[in-house]
Amino acid sequence: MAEQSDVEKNNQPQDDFPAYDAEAIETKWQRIWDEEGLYKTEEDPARPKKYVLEMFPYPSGDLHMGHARNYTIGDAMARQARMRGYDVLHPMGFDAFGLPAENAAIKHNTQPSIWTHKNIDQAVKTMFRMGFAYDKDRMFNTCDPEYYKWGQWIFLKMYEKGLVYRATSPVNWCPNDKTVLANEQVVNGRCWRCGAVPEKRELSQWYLRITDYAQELLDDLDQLDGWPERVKAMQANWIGRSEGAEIDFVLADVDGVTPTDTKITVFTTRADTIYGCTFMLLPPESSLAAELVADTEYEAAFTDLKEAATKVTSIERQGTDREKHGVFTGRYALNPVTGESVPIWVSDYVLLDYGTGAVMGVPAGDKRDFDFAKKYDLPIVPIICEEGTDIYDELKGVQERRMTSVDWDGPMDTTGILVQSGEFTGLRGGKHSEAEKAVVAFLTKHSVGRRTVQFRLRDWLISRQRYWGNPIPMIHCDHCGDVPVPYEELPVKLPENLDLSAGDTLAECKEFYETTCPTCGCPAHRITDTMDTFTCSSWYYLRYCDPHNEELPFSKESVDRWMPVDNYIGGIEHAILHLLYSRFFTKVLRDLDMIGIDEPFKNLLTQGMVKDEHGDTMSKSKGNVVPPSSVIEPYGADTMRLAILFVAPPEKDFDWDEKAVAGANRFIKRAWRVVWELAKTADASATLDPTVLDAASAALNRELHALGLRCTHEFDEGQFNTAISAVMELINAVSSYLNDVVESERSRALCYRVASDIVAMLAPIIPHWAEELQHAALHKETPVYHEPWPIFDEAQAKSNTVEIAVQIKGKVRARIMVDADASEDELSHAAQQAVAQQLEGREIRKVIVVPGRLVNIVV
RNA sequence: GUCGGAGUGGCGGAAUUGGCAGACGCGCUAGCUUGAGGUGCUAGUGACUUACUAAACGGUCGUGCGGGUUCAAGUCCCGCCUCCGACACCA
Repeated sequence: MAEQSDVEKNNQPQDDFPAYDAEAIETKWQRIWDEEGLYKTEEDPARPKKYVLEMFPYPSGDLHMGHARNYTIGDAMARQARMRGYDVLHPMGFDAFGLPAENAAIKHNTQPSIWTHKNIDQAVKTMFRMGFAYDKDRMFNTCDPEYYKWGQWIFLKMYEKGLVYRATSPVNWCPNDKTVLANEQVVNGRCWRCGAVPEKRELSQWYLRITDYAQELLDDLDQLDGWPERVKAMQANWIGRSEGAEIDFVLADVDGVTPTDTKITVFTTRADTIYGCTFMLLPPESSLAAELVADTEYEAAFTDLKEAATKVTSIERQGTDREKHGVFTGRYALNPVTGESVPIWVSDYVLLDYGTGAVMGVPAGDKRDFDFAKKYDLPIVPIICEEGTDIYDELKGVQERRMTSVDWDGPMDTTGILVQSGEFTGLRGGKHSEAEKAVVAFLTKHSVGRRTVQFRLRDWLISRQRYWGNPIPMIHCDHCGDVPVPYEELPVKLPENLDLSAGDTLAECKEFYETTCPTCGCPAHRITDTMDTFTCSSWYYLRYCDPHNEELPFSKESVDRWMPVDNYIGGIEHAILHLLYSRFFTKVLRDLDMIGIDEPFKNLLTQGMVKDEHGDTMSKSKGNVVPPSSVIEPYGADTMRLAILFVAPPEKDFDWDEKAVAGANRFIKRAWRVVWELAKTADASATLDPTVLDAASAALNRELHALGLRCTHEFDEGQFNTAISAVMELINAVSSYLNDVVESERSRALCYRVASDIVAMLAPIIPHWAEELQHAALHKETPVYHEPWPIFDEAQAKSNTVEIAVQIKGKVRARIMVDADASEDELSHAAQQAVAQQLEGREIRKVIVVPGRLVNIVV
């Protein structure tokens, strides 16, 4: 006898319906959907819009599990939205510029475009095989000149607005990737891409003025109710708003007493502690510090410190309590409030590019200053302490300020009541305290300081010294300086014939950089830097609204229709980089009157990571990658989709588990049989009257509505795991019904309704399975994508009897069945009867009745 | 250090927002189906305790720890602990 396949054996003669053959079903429907253009955006203005978007991938190879999870979540959302009656935009594309393509091209002696397109083709195939409902007419790659042309166009608009500038300053240079990095791209002191430790280099670079929008980027986080707290907190941290004051100290002459004309302004959030200032600090990179020590006995020590500081890498700066180093400059500054003269020191814990680049040292109010004062034997003046402490009692009446020195070892409070602080003594100090406000008022009145706000956010460095990116559309002319490329000459196209393996760069490519000045006509050269790839991904979601526009990046009409993105789904790794940059671009384009919204992404879902079975991240180097094909081939795309959505809530990490996949496949097969079984007795033409159903059918009808409501609600919340579990419960209920009720006694109308609703509820999750049953078992004509989401009825979900718990002092003692609409008195009475024995001899003090849930008797 | 998130069975995770903790699934146990394995189907599955063995009924405990509010707490309040993540000498 010939070997039987599993499929044949599992469906012994008793089954009179086809076996579930995932591969056959899936490839069939994928072909039909594609031929019919089923997922083309409908653009039906009569229906409300929904824009569902998954962060587009960088095509560095085939898709991995993280992508599969990301896109499955988005696909389920988009499909359900369509069934709920929305006009849905659900596009996909590729973030195609970037260094990996360039590195691969060098290694394999090819062109980045060839490598990139090969990967894109593979990724598109996998997406197709997963059954994602993308509008393929809107698909684009950012390396296509038709796209990057508009990136250049936006750059020029920003330039006109004064949001683009070139500056020479110390920047992060990645020695491995041979290009500069933006601040946001130095993650944990390392290059975000390759992990190398960046060097500081003094270079002339192009910047976007994101800091102009710092306050708005911070304020508008409050509008983003649909974003995770975590992401908003990270952005707020990154923007780093700090309210404080600038205080002008005056440089003293070499005698240390006589004021000069030079002002040194410090920034502090703790102006209230000014009476405790016993020194001033400048960073090693400070040019003023260099001037002060020039040709003095202090110069040598200063130079040593400066050199040591430049050698410290960003990674070494991470240490929590790194040793502080300092040198005295030999000069003094005058405290504008006390009139005292304090020594000016240089130390490596002061940052040149934060605040004013100068700090007042208050060892009694700041841990770092305290450590520094102890190390270099500088005076410490207690100026703030908590009431009730010994030091407070000792100092509260002191008039003459008491300078203590290294032996001062008492408690260092950073909040409390001011002491030894002149007219401010006795006020409560701290950040935003009354004392701080009083001191700032004093400074303002005497014009020696002012209220100010500092941000940690720096301007966005966008120039990259690499080939495979969007060229910066600027020309440098020796006579006219930097001149924008005229709009009609866009795009500035990347040349495609560089021999990267031989070390060719744009900076050496004459045919690219040789040009003439658009202003004076003289020979000039193009800027050979390309833009950070994050500029490409900062507006792609707008281009999807109008992807074929040849006049503009997008029409206002189209973005007004579709924006903002209603559901944006992607990894947490973009919490700062991509999401902050995109918010910035949106605000700029709004100010250019190109869009009418302040924020691009209404709801953000940061999906969790897929890790291996031990909880380790999957990576090629660890050899623990589970490719999507390893699930699709044996089980099919639907099993893959269901497993991904069921195993954990979308935002949580999960560990890959082969068992869970097998379980998902088992459920699909079980649901398949159940629907076919129902279909046998189903009658589409019979009307379903819930009031005439027999007990078993009525119970099933109730379950259908109760679970259907729950499933719908969970879909709305994006909680697919619980949405699926509701359908699983329904399948269980149907199984019981099929077991308990013989075929001739089943309600034919109900069987049809239940089968139809199960197919509809699972359609967003396992669309091929649903499509096959929709046609083959239910004999419907319309694609399941166009099937209206079923309507469930609260009234029909209610039972006329309910089980309620009877508690005595909060502990469950009995359960009773009662009429659903029983009055509180009836419930109370029934409950007391049910536990009469246990109540014997006890006095009932109170009875709490929660209708439909429980009765609690207090004795 | 600052900010954010989270701690629930053997495991992944539920719990309509103060109302029966552990839905659903995985795993496991037993039985049926099968020549056998798998699949499928049925039942059981938080811990402890309980009659002479065994079990049922019952009882007690149980959502990181310690207090509190309440008729009632996984959920609210106060104080801790642990883990994860982001930023980090930001004045």
